[in-house]
Amino acid sequence: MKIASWNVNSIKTRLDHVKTWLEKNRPDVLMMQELKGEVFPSAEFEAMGYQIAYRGQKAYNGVATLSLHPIEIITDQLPGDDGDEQARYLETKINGVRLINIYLPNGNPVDTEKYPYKLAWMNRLKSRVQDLRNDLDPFLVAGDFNVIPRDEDCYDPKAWANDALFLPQTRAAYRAILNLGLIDAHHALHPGPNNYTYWDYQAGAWLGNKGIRIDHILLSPLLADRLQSCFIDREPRGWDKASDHTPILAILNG
DNA sequence: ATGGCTTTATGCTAAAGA
Repeated sequence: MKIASWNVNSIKTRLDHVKTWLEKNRPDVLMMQELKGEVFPSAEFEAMGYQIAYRGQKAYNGVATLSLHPIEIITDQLPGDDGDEQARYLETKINGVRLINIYLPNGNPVDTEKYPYKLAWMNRLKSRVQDLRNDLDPFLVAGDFNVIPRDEDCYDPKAWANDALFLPQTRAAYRAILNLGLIDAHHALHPGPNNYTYWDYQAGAWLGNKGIRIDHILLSPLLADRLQSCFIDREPRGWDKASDHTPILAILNG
């Protein structure tokens, strides 16, 4: 089972990129983030054999999960705050695997209400994972976490020291989720530096390889046992009018 | 870098992203 995640930064602008990439890679599942629209071009992907689940929102956020196999939608709302209307969460079940697609809040600037919202969101995610690990179902959490886990996951740790993606409280909240028993699929197989998934549009970040690793695939123990490979596909980041993120993929046995 | 791009919107400047 080939599973991918990609923050496309507007599905409307990136539609041709996504279609081209799907044709070349044909993943069983693609989880997308930052669709930036209320409507989703479902027919474009249905024509390619994909079934679609999505949660849209005008202008901001938005997540979608595409699958070659039947999709059961569990929920499009992260439990723990009924007043939260941001489209950042989509939980589905495909081929017996629960797939949690997330667009975790950025959190900047940290001296605004955005940062406590991020930390609260991470705590809600932790609670959800806590509930799920009692089930026997295998599950994974994938998407744009907006968390740089370690110094080695950014080109210049000092430049990120006070950023919401890298503050000690942010990394502690991320570790608290991992410590429930999840495995970072990419880190497990490729623990070295320079495994970036995002490069800023500004200041030649892509040409200078000044990136950060913030898109992750976290596996429950039963899925960690099935992990065959995990890699970041840098190719689409080099395309004309690219998203600032590039896809991450995991291949699971069975 | 109180932001050098990029995207969206009761749009032509402001807000958000990371």
